[in-house]
Amino acid sequence: MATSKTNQPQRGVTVRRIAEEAGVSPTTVSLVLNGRGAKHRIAEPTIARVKDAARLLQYTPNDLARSLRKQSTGAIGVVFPHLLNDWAHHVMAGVSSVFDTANLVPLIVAHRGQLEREEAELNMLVRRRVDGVLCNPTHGDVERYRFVERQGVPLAFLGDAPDDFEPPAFTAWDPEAVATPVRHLLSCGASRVVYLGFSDPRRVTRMRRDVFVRCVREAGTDPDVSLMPILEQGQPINGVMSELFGASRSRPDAIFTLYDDVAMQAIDWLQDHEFRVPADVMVATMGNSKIGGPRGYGLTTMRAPVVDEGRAAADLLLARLRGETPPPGGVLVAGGELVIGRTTRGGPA
Amino acid sequence: MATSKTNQPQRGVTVRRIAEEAGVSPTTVSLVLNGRGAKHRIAEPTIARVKDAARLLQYTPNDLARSLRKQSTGAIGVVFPHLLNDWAHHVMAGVSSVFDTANLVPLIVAHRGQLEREEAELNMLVRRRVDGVLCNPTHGDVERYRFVERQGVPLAFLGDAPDDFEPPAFTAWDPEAVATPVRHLLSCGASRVVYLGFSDPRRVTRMRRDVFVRCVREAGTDPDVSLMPILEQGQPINGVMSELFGASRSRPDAIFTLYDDVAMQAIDWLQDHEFRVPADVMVATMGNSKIGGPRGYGLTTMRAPVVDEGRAAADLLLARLRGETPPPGGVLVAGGELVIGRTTRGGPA
DNA sequence: ATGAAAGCGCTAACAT
DNA sequence: ATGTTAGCGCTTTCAT
Repeated sequence: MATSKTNQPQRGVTVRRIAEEAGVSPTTVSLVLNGRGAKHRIAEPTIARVKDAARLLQYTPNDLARSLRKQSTGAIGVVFPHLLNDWAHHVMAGVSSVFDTANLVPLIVAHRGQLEREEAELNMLVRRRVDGVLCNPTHGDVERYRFVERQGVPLAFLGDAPDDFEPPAFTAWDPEAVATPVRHLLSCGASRVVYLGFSDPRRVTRMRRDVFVRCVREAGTDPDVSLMPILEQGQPINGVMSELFGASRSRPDAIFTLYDDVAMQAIDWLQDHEFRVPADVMVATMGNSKIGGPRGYGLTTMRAPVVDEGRAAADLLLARLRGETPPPGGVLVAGGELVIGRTTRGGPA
Repeated sequence: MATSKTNQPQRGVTVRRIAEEAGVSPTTVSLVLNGRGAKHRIAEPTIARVKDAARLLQYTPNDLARSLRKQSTGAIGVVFPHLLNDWAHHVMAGVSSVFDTANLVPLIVAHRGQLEREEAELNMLVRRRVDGVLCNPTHGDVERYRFVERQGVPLAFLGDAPDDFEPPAFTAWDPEAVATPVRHLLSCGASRVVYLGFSDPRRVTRMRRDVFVRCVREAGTDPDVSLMPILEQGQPINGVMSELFGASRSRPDAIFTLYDDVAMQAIDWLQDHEFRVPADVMVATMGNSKIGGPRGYGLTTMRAPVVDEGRAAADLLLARLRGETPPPGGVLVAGGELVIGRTTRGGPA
């Protein structure tokens, strides 16, 4: 066959093919199909011919070639640790609403808490030259995140941020939100409130703990470090619970947790060990999983503005793509509402 | 500056740059970095020099260029309607386990049930030249799916398949699974069982209904079409429930639903209307959301083998990529287990 | 108003 | 054992 020297597969319809069909040059085709025909004063009939040919041949542009040439893919990697509890779904609702207006497409990846996988996914996204990355950070060494930035791909964190990371591009639910459920517990008569947060050195995680401590102080109590045990993400909390509730004297009378799956674990443990919730121990938390809701555990919980968080994170990344410098303190999303469930009792008049 | 004619940005480190650094040609660099150095008998010291240079310059291959040249991206689009109820999470566990071994990476997209968005996402994936698409199909016109195949991108369906679609590449949980909960209801004494499935013409959806009908027949009852109302996905079921339970005579005594969110809606309605579950009406369903589980609604449910479904779907797509023809009847995944909850009573001795 | 040519970064065929 | 060259499909500059 009369074919080129190399034996490349020649699957698709290309601009060149359309150009031949319409009797014009590839340049013209490109111009027309990108809607810049009018601007370049391409004759109306030419435009029509090109468009017809494209339609006829079922032309589908090759975005690999396009991106390679334009040095931009219009894709944003969105990295989640998991797709559980509807969380990613609602985050993406916010994210997509922003990306839609900016003609960006999100490519979602989930690493299920495996560090090597997270690193591999980030790597993959960079190699595919996404224009940016949105990421809910896990803790541990930050080299994998630095790598992304070093390769010239803007990274914005969602939900928290590694400590000491430059640039400080992160959005998170305002840690002040912690105050509402904690104060609620105190106003319901709790005097020894356990704090079940995580103790890794992520920025917002730390700030939340600080807010908790402040609330306890405000109530006239000295914060008790034995009530703030060290919790590792993904670890069962049984050990910690035994220690807290094992001693017969000075037992806690309330638990505050940062995530409702932790609250549910705590409740399971308490009930297994004959503690009544909320009679003996009250529980309040942050989050809004269905299973935590009224038909499930009936948690008293601060419901997070998840969609807004997604939107804010996407906005922040967009700003970075425009070259703006992110605010040093991060972008804190206000909002959320306290939902009083069956795990706290009474309350102020 | 002494630069090329065009004013392209020249951000990254390229093979050429490494070639210069190591004093070899781009070919050699490519060979070495793709681990084919030994095979091509590149000298050890040369290999070392190239690798060192790559490391030194923090080289990150450009997969756009690579994919363009190789006419293959190693990426698979995975299309979900939503990321709710942990479903996508578990599906992806299965999918990833297969893709990992085949060096493919999944790019997840979610269209939240919006048809235009689904179409746009599929389009996007094709333009980015994914090597294949895995998709949980929604119903409606199938043109958007045909388009994918027509562009030469193999498509495999997960969970169900449009009717009359060629090729018949789909995997789904074996519809026979429907028999277990339905028979359970019947063996618990139900005689008028409502079927709340969907009535769109997807293949597995139809097959499930057939299994239901067969089970009812087996029990010696004639299937009653008034007990199989037409349900549209995403629509609230209040109207249907009113009709079913409004008439005072010959009320249903049990409900079988295909998805546990429908079961939960039904239960909510029943309780709002003073029907007791399971005393007046039993409910059984398929699915395994946390909120449907023992801590939530306590549904009697057939728990789906979701991870296996993901694995099977990925396997099927891989087979297609190898050029194999998918089995005409689809790939049916056996498994699942009946979990007896609080929404059915008694049961056989 | 349209076309020719270069080049994005990579790999493969074909030298040598 | 390594280099030269072409080309994947597109956009862009520059020329006409």
